[in-house]
Amino acid sequence: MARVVVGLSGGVDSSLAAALLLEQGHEVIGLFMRNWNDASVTLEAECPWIEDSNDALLVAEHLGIPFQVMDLSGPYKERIVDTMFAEYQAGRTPNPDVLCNREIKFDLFLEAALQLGADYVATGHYARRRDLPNGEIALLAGRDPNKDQSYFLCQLNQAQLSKALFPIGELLKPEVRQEAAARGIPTAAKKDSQGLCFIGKVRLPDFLQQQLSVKPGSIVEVPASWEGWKNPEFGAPWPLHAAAGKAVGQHQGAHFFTVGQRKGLLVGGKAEPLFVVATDTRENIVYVGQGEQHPGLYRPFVHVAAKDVHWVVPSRALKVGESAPLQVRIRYRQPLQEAVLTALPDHSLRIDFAVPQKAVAPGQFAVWYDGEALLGSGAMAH
RNA sequence: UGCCCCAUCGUCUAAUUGGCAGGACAGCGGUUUUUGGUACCGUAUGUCUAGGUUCGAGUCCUAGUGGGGCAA
Repeated sequence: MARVVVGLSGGVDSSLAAALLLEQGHEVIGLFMRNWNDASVTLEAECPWIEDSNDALLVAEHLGIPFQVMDLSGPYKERIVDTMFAEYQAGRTPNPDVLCNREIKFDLFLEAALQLGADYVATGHYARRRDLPNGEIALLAGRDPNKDQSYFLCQLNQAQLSKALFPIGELLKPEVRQEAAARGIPTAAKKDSQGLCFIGKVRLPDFLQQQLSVKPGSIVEVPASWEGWKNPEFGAPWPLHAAAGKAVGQHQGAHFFTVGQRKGLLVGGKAEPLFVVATDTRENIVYVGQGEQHPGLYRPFVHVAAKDVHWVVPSRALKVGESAPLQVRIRYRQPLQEAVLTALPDHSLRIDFAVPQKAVAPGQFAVWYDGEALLGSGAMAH
């Protein structure tokens, strides 16, 4: 019996999470986080958060638990949205949802819950936590391999995990819907949410153009035969320069593009599609390669700078000079990839993949696992 | 300002002896996905202009226009 604050998002997952906690005998409080209030950038005609907030309220009423709406849109803008702009500006591809969990849900929101006298904060994430014999807490993948959301929790630390509960982590998505329906929960059949957490689906290019300036530059296609692809240098971007290929079009700013991107280049007439292979925000050049087998699209290793290396389970941290065979994913829902991690002398991390990885976008998180246990993560340099 | 080639969706191209103008890429729409991106499905759009021959012209003929080449 504990006091638990549940982050009700207005979706099925958090709804059932609240119901389950209640059934387990806990005192449950529903809290809806409002993280965005600018409807001008979302796709839906009407304000999506109002509908979600109403659904959360309905669920709370159905369960008979106290309910509150908490406005975190100010901090969300400062900590997530502004960071996003800064990252894109610098030519990297951020992951706002990972930051949202680290900075908002399991920081400010958690703090607010503790203020309410809560012992724990619960969310509808498909993930599990397990207490280890040494007192540490392990973060495990959700039981449903199709919905596992541990990736988005990869930046949490032990303090945060110690206050976190994931009541639906043992369930499969269909079971969640079934259980929700069995309990008459109003959101049982509600469509899964997509896009930025709590903002909804946005047109990212439009969103970015609110802040980032338009700056025309050239799109340079570099052939697969270019010598530079042959021996990638660890920790460094491809040694590209404009003369390595030929200009095939114009873009409106290299910072709007991300590695691996196909759409939006507006260059046609090719036998195979063009993919972004690299961006150079200094020279304002977008480099592209033709076909999904293009050598520039694959990297055998990635580098995580010392300041970006984060171990969720500190006792598993590699010491300088140590190596370990683990499994890594570099994007949500990617099947785990075999890789060897090595802690370098400067405390940065080297990840060597068994199979070269496609479309490694600097700024995205590499997340390493030992089986179902998420051990750590870090934003990739190159 | 003589001669010879070429001209098809936005782009690159295909179309037997004259017989429903097709594809790829780009675009647009949708599906999948709590990041970016990817993937998948579905779609609109074209025969340079003006005449002529023919039942029928992208295809043959004439002229024009535009681009390329030879000739200086």
